[in-house]
Amino acid sequence: MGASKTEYFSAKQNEIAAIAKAIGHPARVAILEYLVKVDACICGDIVNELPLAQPTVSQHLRELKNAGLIKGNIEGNAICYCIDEKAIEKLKKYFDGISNKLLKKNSCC
Amino acid sequence: MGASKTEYFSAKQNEIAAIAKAIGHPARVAILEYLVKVDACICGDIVNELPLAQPTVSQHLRELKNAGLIKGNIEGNAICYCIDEKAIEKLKKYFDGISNKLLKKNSCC
DNA sequence: AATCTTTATTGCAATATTGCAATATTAAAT
DNA sequence: ATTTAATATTGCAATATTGCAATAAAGATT
Repeated sequence: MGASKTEYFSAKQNEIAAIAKAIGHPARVAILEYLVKVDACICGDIVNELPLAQPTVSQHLRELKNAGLIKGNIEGNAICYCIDEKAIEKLKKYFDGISNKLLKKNSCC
Repeated sequence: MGASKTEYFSAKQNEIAAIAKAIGHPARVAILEYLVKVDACICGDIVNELPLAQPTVSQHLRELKNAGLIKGNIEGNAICYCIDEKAIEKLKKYFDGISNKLLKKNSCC
């Protein structure tokens, strides 16, 4: 025991959880913010931006990619990563939905 | 080593990461959705809604509470949990901000 | 071809998370 | 005061995550 019982929950619940989980680490938040900040999506220097070793950054990038938050293009021997807006839109819509539903209620706590 | 190097990142980055992390488990997504669904924020029956044991649900509730996503009132011997809209608003604003910044750029990947 | 640059992978240690049975706590009901 | 009901805490096992050194892979440069 001890593993997440993901199979007991809906696909949508698991999808939102997976995206949120990927954002749930400050290094990955920092990576996303860096990708938003730079105009071009030149990427190798993410390592220089962060106080983490290259393999660690590479792993965080993989997790963001698995969650659909970023996408990458191979350009020569470098890789150009950038944010995949679709995942951001999914989250936006999800929280907008929650927010709208909450407005229709009288908060009781 | 292996612990998160949270001290290397900004307070805001850590805050967003902490909220996202709390949402990053399907059981906690399911709890949030249940709290949105029920009109009143009667809470004991969250345990009946989920395929998890009572201590497990209690722990998930504590994590949601620590992240500021829910708040709870003691009502007799029961506890009334409900969503804290402030945390939802924070996330909404954060992703709106990212989304707006992305619109001003030509996506290159 | 040999080297450099960039990124990914592997293997490992440290730590964190998940889930639950057992137990504790707290307040209501009898 | 005892019992019941609701929730929290503790302690533990199973699993996952985090971070990095070492190494690999793959294209560019010389």
